[in-house]
Amino acid sequence: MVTRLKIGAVAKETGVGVGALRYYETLGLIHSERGDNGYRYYTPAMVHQVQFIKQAQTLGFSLEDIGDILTVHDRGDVPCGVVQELLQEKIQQLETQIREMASFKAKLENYRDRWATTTLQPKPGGICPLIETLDPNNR
Amino acid sequence: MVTRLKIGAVAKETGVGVGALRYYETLGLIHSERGDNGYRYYTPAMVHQVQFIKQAQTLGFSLEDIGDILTVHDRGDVPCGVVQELLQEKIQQLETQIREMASFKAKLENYRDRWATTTLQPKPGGICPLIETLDPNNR
DNA sequence: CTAAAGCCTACAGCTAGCTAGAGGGTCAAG
DNA sequence: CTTGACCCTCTAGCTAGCTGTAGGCTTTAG
Repeated sequence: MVTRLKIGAVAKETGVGVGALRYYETLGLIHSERGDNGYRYYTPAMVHQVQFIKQAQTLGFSLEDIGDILTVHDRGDVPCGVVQELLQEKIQQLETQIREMASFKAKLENYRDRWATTTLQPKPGGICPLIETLDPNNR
Repeated sequence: MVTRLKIGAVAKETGVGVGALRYYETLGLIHSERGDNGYRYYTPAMVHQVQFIKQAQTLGFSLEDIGDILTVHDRGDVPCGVVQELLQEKIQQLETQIREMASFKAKLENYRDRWATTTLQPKPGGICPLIETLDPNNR
């Protein structure tokens, strides 16, 4: 006799909403058996899998990433290698983003400091000379 | 005789798509007069205003921010003060985001390095021990 | 005069990960 | 037996800034 949980019980145990669980199913991240009443029934292993999904999300993995991991698992393989690759990818993406944001921030600070000593009266037909005197090709 | 431009001419002069111009109008960022044929007609000042919008976007301003700036301008005031405040806000938001991303990255690197020396075999019923041994309260 | 290009409105779609609601069937406790 | 909690599907909505499409006028070049 196997324990069978209805979706609300899974939601309560995992803290993931009922709607989110159904959404995960449309993405193929979790599976359920249907009763004659149309209800979804879950095994304890699926509860664990939902907890796994939650944990993986705290690492910044997208549901698509997590789907890839679970696909490997469903094939019967150990997905730790994939996890490590994805993690390294995330780290590099973060590094790139941080670098880009820092240089963008430096640009804005540059403007801010330059503008601290600038005329604030618009030319005729102008709106704000600060923005209007930007280099048109800085993009 | 005032120059009146049709939307396609404005698009060509500014590099902003026709659809985007119509969208800006729904947001109240630009204005046009309608001819008897229903066409939008623009003044050269509006062309300048679209260029202003583009420039402001390169500073990371949202269309909503830009709307606030233009509202001040439309009132007849000089919006440079608002621009400077918004810029300072963006800089601070960037700083916060960069700090958060850097600490998140450090966390991921921490995991990566710890995992380099960890067993990669799942427990019975497990998926990947790397993720499963995360602190459940680290969020 | 005709055909192509341009203009109009209105709506759908894109990203990501859901949440909320309508409308209706099922189940469990008292 | 009733009532309330739970389950189902399907659809829309959220953020932001657009792009693309359908269906239908208007203008312009040849």
